[in-house]
Amino acid sequence: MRILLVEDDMLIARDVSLHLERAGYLVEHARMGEDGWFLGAEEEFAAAILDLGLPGMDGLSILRRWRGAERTFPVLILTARGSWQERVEGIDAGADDYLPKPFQMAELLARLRAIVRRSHGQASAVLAAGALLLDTRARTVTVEGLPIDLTPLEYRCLHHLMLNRDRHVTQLELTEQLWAQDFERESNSVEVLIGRLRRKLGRDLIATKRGFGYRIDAE
Amino acid sequence: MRILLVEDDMLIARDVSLHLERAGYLVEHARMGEDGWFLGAEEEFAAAILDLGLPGMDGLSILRRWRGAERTFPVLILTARGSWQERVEGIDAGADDYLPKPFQMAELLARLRAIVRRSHGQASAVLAAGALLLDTRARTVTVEGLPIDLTPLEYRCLHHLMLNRDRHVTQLELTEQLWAQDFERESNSVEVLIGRLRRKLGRDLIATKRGFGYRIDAE
DNA sequence: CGGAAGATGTCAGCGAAATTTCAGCTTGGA
DNA sequence: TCCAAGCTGAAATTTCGCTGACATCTTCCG
Repeated sequence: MRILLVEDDMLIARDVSLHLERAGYLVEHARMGEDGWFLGAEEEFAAAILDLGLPGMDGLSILRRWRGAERTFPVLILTARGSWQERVEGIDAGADDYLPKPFQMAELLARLRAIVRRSHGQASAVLAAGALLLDTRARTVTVEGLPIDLTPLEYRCLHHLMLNRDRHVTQLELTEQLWAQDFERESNSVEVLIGRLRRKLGRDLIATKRGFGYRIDAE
Repeated sequence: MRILLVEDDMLIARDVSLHLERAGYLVEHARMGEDGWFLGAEEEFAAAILDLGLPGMDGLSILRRWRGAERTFPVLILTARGSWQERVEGIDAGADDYLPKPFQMAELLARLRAIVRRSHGQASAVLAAGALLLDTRARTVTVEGLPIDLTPLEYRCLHHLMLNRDRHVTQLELTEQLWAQDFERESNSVEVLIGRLRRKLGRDLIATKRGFGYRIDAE
């Protein structure tokens, strides 16, 4: 399986390449943004791993151009820890998942497998849970085929819940994901946000487990 | 969850310990570099918090020695603000994350959680005892495949018992583990808690040995 | 610019779930 | 047998999450 790795830090790139190859992937490595963009635009890959802090053309521009040119392979972005703007913009630009640096190789591999699996068989990466569909490319959400109009914050929240459908997501974790700029937050914005999502999506799609967090309830 | 704190400043150490314990961690504190190194080399921890500006053996040496000796628990280093070289050296020496001083306690907790989570990769660590399974990532419990609905306190209690399946756990130890602060042992909350767990899990899964405490009975 | 519409944040009160307390009961072991 | 350790159901208390109403912040367009 062919993977495109766009990363300027040679240490990280070598480390990642090594592990990916050991796991049976074929890795093409581009060091500069332009090279990465070109490769992704011209050739076929099962997935791309894209560092956002690149010299030359930056990662977000690359991603937007790929998506603009109908390149639909799944993209995993690497962001600096705490760089929440990047993460947000990345998701908006059509990334399928993100991983903050520094990361554990096992986690990179797991997430890569996940996005590849998701993209397999379907042209676009659509996260599904019962009647709920979230299309990460088109950035649209439907319930039983009806389009649902979500605000950016609501969309990111739902996206994170869908990415972690198999477990409960705590309020604290959601806070970190959605408002990473300040860790201290004594308000009930998460609860309000969940409430608004429920009103739009249907009362039962998001289940609460007191003390453990929220979880998409896929029936 | 057991955390090793290596920090010479008693004020910071006490503050950090307090907050960690309140958050449910069990903290071992070493004041001098040598002690910290020894503890980390000999015992098991879920993570370590390491101050780089230590008297005696300095933090980086400790970290390098641990890593040289295959000690793989995640390490969060505390550095003086702006000490750029230290950070780079720390990461090179095998640290998982760094936090510049002074820091907000909430951020320390968040980063600690993050490195512990990462160190487990995405893989779920499942504790098993006979027909009882406890998934630490999803925070779910099943008996003979049937999901069991536990409250946060019940879950933490069971988790601790499962982690110490090979011995009896006294009421006092459970009290310290679950309520951290010195808690007046005038109430029977532990007994009530065990009672509720038994009702949910099955009468025989938790055995009592009078005067010695409780223990998971894995048949 | 000014104002409207949309998005997000804050607050207070409520209800339900989780936890603690209590009183009386059971049981293991000297 | 006796008694303290442990058990249990129910009541009391505390905490957590939900909600509607409103405040504030953004964006966009005439």
